[in-house]
Amino acid sequence: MARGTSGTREQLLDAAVELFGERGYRATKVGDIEAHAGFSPRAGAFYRHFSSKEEAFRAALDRWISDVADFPSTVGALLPLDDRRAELTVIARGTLQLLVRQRQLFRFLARDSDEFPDLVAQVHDDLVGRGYTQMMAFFTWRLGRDRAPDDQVRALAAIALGSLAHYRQDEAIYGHPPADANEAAFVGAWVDVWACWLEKATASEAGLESRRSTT
Amino acid sequence: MARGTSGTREQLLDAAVELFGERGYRATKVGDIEAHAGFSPRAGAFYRHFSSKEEAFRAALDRWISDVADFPSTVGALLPLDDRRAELTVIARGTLQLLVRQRQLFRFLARDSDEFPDLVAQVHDDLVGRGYTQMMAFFTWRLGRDRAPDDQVRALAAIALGSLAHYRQDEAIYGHPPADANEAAFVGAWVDVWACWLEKATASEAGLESRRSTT
DNA sequence: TCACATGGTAATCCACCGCTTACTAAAAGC
DNA sequence: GCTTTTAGTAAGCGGTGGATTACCATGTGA
Repeated sequence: MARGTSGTREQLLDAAVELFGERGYRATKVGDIEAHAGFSPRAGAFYRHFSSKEEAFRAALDRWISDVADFPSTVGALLPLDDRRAELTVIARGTLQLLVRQRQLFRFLARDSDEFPDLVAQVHDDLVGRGYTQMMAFFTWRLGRDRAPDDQVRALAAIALGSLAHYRQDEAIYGHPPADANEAAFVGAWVDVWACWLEKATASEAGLESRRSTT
Repeated sequence: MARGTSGTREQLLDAAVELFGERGYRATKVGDIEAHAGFSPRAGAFYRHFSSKEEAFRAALDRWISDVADFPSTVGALLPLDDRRAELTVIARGTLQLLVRQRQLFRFLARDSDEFPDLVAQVHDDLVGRGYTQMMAFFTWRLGRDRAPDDQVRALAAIALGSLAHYRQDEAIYGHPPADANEAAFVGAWVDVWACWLEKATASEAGLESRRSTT
């Protein structure tokens, strides 16, 4: 048996990842992890491979993050499309798909946030912030670099990505999506709204630079 | 001293509401509540007035809900305005303002949700669902009852209200808003987007009923 | 003044759970 | 075949925290 990668450690970590994701940090007992990995609960097998519950949790979090971190390349690589609505549809579906895999992370953030403030900051920097940056890049790209003040692009990204994220969050918390909107219709409306907005924003191509608070 | 409304019960409940809102159910100890209300911690004063920690929590939740439940009359009453952008601005600002007061409720929902599934359902029915209904009413009203299929209206409400809710949620979780968008710019962009959408949707007034998935 | 209800306190009970220690069986090294 | 390391188990320690019990101080009515 190889040193360090003792096999059972992975077994325990698998169980830990699953249970932490389902129940959160607090509600997952060390004995549960042992039992779920096939060992006798509260017997100490866990502590042969992890020095503390927290260490296992940080390992679980690392796995979640690396599971999800390849998002930009996955969806972003598909992006330059001719049809604007198709492009938006890819973004919406891709993001919603990603957010399914991120659900465990969200549960952690919402529940155990103030137990590990450093981890929250890490997740934000590694994933959330990156998502918004991606969405901002899309808007500046599509609007044209000149006609897009930073404030507005940030706000647009917050609305666009925020509404998608919120869809999955409501699902996670209440068991059904916001306004009980079915996913296909939700994506359709999202695409409609942004297609409409981009069309109008890029229509004033020739001039009208500061035409942003019309009556 | 009056029977039943023993004064100290209110005192304890005040403390409980505050601490539950800040720290959540689990992290708030009975002794903390007693201490925060001016009694000696872990001494039993709490149990003179509440039969259990859970009972106090349910009382705290009732207070939060009734604190926030008058929202529809507050913002909805201001609503029929001539200027469409002004109308949207009132909705956005009013909702964001409401969501500040709802922050404690959100913290509870995110953290202690699966400890009290019945309470989550209650909150959803009494508050969240009502909010979406309100937003849906706005869209059906503005779009015209005939040209607004239910699916689409639900999706629009989910996007519009969801993006606002998400703004406050990110603030609560990470300490700063999505994409670091400042609130004024966020409201401005939100109003822009929906004004644009409503304009286009109501422009095809005379005909073009099923013009909803154009290339 | 005495009986008694009210309301706060101290001390304690008990269940839970993270973590440790002592032990045992089996695999690895010589 | 002997020792040494590795890996799992049983038992238990120690701290936490919800809840209970016994107690006492005060205010009220007969």
